[in-house]
Amino acid sequence: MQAAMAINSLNRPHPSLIPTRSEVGRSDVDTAGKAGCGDCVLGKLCLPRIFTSLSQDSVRGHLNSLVRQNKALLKRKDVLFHQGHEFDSLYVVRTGAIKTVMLDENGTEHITGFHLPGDIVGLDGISTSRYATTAIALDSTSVCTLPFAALEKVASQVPDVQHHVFRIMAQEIQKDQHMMLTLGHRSAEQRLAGFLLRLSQHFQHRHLAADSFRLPMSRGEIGNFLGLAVETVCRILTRFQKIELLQTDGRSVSQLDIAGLKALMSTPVREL
Amino acid sequence: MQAAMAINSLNRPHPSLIPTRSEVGRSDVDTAGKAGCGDCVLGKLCLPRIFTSLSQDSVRGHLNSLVRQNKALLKRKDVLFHQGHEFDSLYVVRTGAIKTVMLDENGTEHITGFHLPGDIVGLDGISTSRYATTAIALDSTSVCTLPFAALEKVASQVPDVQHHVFRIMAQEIQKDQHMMLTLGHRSAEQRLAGFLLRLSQHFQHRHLAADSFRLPMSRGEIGNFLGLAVETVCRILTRFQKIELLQTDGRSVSQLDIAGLKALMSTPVREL
DNA sequence: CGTGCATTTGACTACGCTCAATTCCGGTGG
DNA sequence: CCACCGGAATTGAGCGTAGTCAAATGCACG
Repeated sequence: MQAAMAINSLNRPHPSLIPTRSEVGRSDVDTAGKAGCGDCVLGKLCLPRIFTSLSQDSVRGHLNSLVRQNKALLKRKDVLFHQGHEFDSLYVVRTGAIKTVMLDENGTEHITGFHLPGDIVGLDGISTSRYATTAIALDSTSVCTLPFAALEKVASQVPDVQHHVFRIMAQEIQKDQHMMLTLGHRSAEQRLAGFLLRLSQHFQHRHLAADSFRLPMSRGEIGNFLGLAVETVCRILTRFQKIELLQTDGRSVSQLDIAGLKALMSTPVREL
Repeated sequence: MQAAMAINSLNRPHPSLIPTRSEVGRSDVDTAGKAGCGDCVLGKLCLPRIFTSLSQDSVRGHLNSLVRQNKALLKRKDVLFHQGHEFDSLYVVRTGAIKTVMLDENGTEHITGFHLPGDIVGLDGISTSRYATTAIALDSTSVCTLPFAALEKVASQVPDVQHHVFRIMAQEIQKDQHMMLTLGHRSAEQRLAGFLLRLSQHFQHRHLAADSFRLPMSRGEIGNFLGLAVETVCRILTRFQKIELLQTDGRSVSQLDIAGLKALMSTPVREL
C-alpha cells in the first residue's frame, strides 16, 4: 500500500528529502468523493476562510471551477503531500484532522501544526515550489484541493481573491509568530492550557461544544508540537484534572474550565 | 520627542493595544532621504528579494513609482510602525537593523524577529489591517516604504509581482516555522549557535565577512528572541569562547568557527 | 566624570527531561 | 467473541539544564 510506504519513509530518516514525485503521487488518496462541490464553495463548511464576502457570480464561477470535484478522502495515516515533493496545490480541511510534520537535517520529526476543518494546509510549499512538510491525516479526513496555479490565475483576475489569499497567508504568519511566543516564553502548563483553549475555540466557532471534545492527536504528538516530553504532557493533564480544570478519558476531554485555563494563561510569564 | 514616547508606552503594559494613529504617526521618522531611489529598485541593495528577475520596462515603471522617494531614515530606538496601528505599508530594510516586538495580553515583550538589510517587515499587519508588532530600529536604519494598497494593485496587474509577493510571504512562513522548531526542540547552545550561523549567512550573502561581524542587538534581546535568560546567553557565549568557537568583544563577534557551530547543530536533538 | 544600563560571573533552585516499570487500550487474528 | 500483542498512556525516581537572585564590573552616553 503506497500510503503506508510514505509513512515508513518518514519514520526512518531519509537522506534525500527530495524524493521523486511519481512514486507516492496523489493517487494514494481517493480523489473521487461525492460530485457537486458547487454549493459548498461559498458555504461555511468547505472554504470558510477564503471566500467569505465573495458573492459575484463571476467570482463564484471561477472558484467553483477551481475546487469542483477536487475532493479527496484520506484514511488515518494517509499522506496528503510529502515533504520535498513538488508543490502544486493547497488543501482545505473539510472534516477530520491533519498534522504537518517537518523532518529536519538530523532526521528528527517535528510537528509544525494541527489542522482542523476550515484550516488550509500546504502554504509552506509556495516559497520553494516544494512542500516543506509532510501532511498526514490523524483521522478519516476529507479535503478540498486548490490547485495553486489556478488560484493564482483567479487571484490575478479578481482583486478580492488576491486580497483574501494575502490575508490567509498573513494569518498563518501571525499564527506561527504566536506559536513562537508560546514556545519561547511560556511554561509547560501554559503551553498546554493555551493548546486546549485554542482547540476549544476552534470547536466553538463551528458550533460544537467548547468544553468537551475529542483530541484527534496522541499525547506524544501534543508533546512534540509543544516542545514537551510525553511524560510532561501526561503529568500536567493529571494535574489539571486534580484541580478540576478538566476531565480526560483517553483522548476525550470534558468539563473544560475555560475561565480557569485562561486565568492560568495570564499568570506571570517568564520575563527573560 | 515622539519616538521616545512610543518606546515608553511599550515598556509599561498598555491596556489598550490599539492606540489612535495620529499621535505617533510616521512623522517621527525622517521621510525625506536622498531623492532618486529609481536605480535601486531593481538593484541588489534595496529590494533584492522582491524584484529579482523582473525586468520588463512596464514592471520597472510600476515599481519605481511604488517606492520612489518613499524612503525613511530611522535613528536608534525610532519606531517604524506601532503594534495596533492601522496597517498600510510594508518596509524593506536597506541598511541598519530592526527588531519587531510583540506586546502580549499580559504586557510582556516578545521579540518576534530581527530584520537586516534586504528583509521585509510589516507582513504581520496584512491579516487584520493592523500591525501585530512594533518595529524598532536597533541602529541608524534606512528603509524603503511599500504602500500595500499600491503593491496589491501592481500585483493584480502583473502576475510576476503577485507571484513574488506570495513567495515572500511563504518564505516568512517557512522562517517562522523553522523558528518554532528551534524553540521547541533545541537546547540553549544549539539555539545560540543557530542564531549566530544565520547572522553569519546573512552577512556572507551580502559579501561581508562571515566570521566576524557586529551584533546589532543586546544580549537581552538575543535571549528574549531565543527564549533564553540573558545570563544563559552570556554563559554560553563565554563557553563558546573557551572552546574556540568564536571571540567576542562587546557586540563584536570574530573568528566564528562556522564548521564547529554547524557540528554543534547536528548534535543529537531532544527527541520528545 | 558620573549615572545608569549592559554584561558577566557565581550560587542556588526548580522545571521539565530521562530512564524505567506498569497499566491501559485498540486493533488483529484465532 | 475472546485472547493476545504492541503501542499509548500513566506514574515514579532521579538528574540536569537553564532560570532566578544577587553582586561586581564594564561601558556608553549625557
